[in-house]
Amino acid sequence: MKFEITKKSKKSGGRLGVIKTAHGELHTPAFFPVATKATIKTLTSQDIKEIGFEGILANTYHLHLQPGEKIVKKMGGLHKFMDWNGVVATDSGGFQVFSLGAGIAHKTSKIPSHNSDDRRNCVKKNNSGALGSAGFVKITEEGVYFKSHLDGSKQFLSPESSIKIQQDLGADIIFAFDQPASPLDSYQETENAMLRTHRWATRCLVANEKLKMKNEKISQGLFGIMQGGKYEKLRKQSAKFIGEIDFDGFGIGGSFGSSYGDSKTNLIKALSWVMPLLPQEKPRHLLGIGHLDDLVPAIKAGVDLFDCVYPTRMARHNVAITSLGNIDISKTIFSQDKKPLDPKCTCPTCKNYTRAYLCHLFRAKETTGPRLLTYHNLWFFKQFIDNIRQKVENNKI
RNA sequence: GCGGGUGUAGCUUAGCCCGGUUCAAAGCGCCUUCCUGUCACGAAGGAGAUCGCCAGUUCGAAUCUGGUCACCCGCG
Repeated sequence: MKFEITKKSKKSGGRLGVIKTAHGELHTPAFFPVATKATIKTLTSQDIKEIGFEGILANTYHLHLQPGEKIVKKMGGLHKFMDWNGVVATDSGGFQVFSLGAGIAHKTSKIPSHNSDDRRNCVKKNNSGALGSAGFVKITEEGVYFKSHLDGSKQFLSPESSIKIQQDLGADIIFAFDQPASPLDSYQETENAMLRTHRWATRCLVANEKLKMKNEKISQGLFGIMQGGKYEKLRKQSAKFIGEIDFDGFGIGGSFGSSYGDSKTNLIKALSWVMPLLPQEKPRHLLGIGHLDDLVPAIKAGVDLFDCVYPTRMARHNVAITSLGNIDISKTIFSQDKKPLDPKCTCPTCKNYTRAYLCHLFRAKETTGPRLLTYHNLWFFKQFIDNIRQKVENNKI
């Protein structure tokens, strides 16, 4: 994997670039649609190509549990497996171990706190201080023990195993195995998670080098991940530490979810602390972001890559992201609306179908509804990002 | 005409036999809000029924009794 910056904005920290991989080029800033289990839910790889995306992001955690990286490898790797000839990135599983392994059993998608009293969004701390009220997640220096959300079986992931799995999956861009902190965590807990993430980062790099030496064909890029939560000192410390390691790129981690009030300002502040400390010539990936209004400030701050379930998940939950704002297409007011979803959009969904039809599909729980809306939302995101890229090109941003 | 059954939120029903913290519950539908390194087809709230109608028994009835109306099933 190679990264080349082709343009720097004169007006901000925004830049254009191209990532070259064994599976084609990726023009940045770019947004990865999320293909957790080797599919963008409801769409085909051909759809994604048609929409124009050059890369997608799949997930180590999910694919390790099902079908298992051995099968994917046997089937020729993720690209061949899912008939996708563009770029594939895989998340390391660090985040999912915490958000799913521990959180899902408590009906929350948020990272549980280590100690908070907020029982709506977290799980209790057990005696050993690890996450999980029933031992769902146990962190050791070696790695993390957790229970599969599929069958409850005991699982283990470490920096080394995560890297190995990601190599077996055959992604072009892989991420270091990290320990995210919850926004509810104290300074001390956030620092501990960050320090462990740093130690694990080094191990990930070593593991990756070892595997590369065994197989020279491997050309994956490895991204290190920074943590530090909402604390300026920690964020800067993490950026400095991770930034000095010879990774191919960097991921900005943590949870900036909207459940925590001032997440927007937290996000922008965190970027302002971290960006100046990272090597300019390497790509930066803002993990798990974002909403449309997160993209512009992040790109101005110098972010090159994004991934987020937002457009695809919202589509499955009735919401179209349009030039008019978010539209819940299942609402009664659209049941006899002959207009297209978004009058300004040129996607097949908007060109061919009425709001009334889409409304009906959702009410009738027909799977074509989520499909048409997912297609539209991703199309909209693609246009949106292309537009920003154009503005950076013209020094307007 | 006779016998039997049913009638509770927009819909489908629970409760009725052993009347009073169920004068009201659930699912669906409806309305609102939410979803940011994904648990596909979700989460959280909310509105909505004087329990067919009338009368009685009782301190008290959706729950018991009588009448009445509507619908359903048998027999004529």
